[in-house]
Amino acid sequence: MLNIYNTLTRKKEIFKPIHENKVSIYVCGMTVYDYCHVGHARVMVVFDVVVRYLRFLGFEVTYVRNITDIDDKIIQRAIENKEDINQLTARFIEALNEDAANLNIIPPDIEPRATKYIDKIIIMVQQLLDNGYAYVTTNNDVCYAINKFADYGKLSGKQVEDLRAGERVDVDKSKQHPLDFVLWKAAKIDEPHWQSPWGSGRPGWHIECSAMSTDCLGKHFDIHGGGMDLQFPHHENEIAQSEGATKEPFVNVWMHNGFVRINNEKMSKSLGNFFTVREVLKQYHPEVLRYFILTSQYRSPSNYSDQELDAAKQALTRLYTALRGLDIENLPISDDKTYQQRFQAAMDDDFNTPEALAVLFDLSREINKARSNDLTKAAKLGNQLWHLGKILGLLQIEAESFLQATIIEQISSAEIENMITERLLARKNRDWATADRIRSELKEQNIVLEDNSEGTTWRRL
RNA sequence: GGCUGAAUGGCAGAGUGGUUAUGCAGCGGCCUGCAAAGCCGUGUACGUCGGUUCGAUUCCGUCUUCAGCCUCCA
Repeated sequence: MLNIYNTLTRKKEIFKPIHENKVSIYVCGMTVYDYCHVGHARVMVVFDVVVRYLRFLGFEVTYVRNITDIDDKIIQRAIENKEDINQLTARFIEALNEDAANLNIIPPDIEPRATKYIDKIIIMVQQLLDNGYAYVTTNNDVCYAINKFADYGKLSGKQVEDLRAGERVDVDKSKQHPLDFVLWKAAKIDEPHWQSPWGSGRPGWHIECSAMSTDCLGKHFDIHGGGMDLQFPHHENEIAQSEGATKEPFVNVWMHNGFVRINNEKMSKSLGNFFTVREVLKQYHPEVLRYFILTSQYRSPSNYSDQELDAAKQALTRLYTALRGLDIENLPISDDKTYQQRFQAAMDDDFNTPEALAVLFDLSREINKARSNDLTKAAKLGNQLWHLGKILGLLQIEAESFLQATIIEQISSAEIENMITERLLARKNRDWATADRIRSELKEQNIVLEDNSEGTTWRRL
């Protein structure tokens, strides 16, 4: 029985979809004006695992992850770069897809873009005006009147009167309440704009998610996810917009993932303390980054550092080493269901990936024990490890190809093989001095040799 | 100021009202020509002060510290 922590109720609840066997899920994706950093990677990986697990459980999942391709930051960046705005967003959407593919993220079923939804956004703004939740300001902006929405604050647990509006940013005088937010923004001359009943303009930040999610998944759907920082105001505002416009409940379960931190501080663009995914992948295999993300439960903060990534690499090496050389494709999965049951119990508990990973390590130990005397058993267990790994999006490549992967330019595989052949000859002649010399030469190049009864295997450190 | 959440062994990170998380690192052993990998064994960890309890790291309260939201941010 799957339990999910729901931000709305602040507790774990047994998950029950609106329509039996079907799950509709919407996740706030990226605003495309820069490369993805590790924090974005976390959102993608976390919800990728959520969707993989839901599918594993047999649900028919419709997964929507949006792209916000019009907003203040994008406009500003285009001006800075002297770049056409569409060219800018196209460039970063392509980069986003590349990063996602590297991280073995299954593409969402629908990836709607804000600029393709202007008509539907305008309709929703009009509905909000008609329903009395919005007003046109003296600047010709359309604003949402939060005081009209009785439940405002229900997601983030905030009391409107307790908030320090204007503490850090000047309040726009044209607003009726300092926390009212823009639905439709009147355009300046040189900005991208679309025609609307309120003059030419563009959507405010929150409305596009309400319009896209409702259109793709219906007025009322199962799960809505995103980073912690979107809880307020973004998701709070989405609720106000969608429920104000449709007069129906919006979302059943709200899921929010924790931040990636650096030196105990949130990784963010504004602090400038971020690493982009592509930077990290210059140093580490993408699966190492994915594994690192899954070593923390998704709601907990996660601390990013080279040491952590090194540790992740070591751990993943252990799992792949267990899989190495096993003929898993040609043997059935093990009959022993205890590992799968433990794995599932962990995942059923609000996607507890660290505990699920612990099961994979126990399974690996079992494989390593079996491989010396019962290769068939080892391979069957290996098959199981591979299948469970798949739910986490891990362990799907050939073990050799992970263990021997070149990230930074190093000695070639052919050269290594040659030296190993040379060393095997020396060993045959019991010329240990030569054998050891070759081994330590390779060690200096970060190549580790492992002798066994069949010959010598190697891997890169 | 309001609201969230967190404090676990050398590091990372789960979990539990009484019994082994897991990974890395360390130590001892087996294996090995020697290694590496693997296997076996090995650590009086649960921020503070109180309370509840036969018993609390686990429940309740106090305090301390840290992080996040209340501007844009995943």
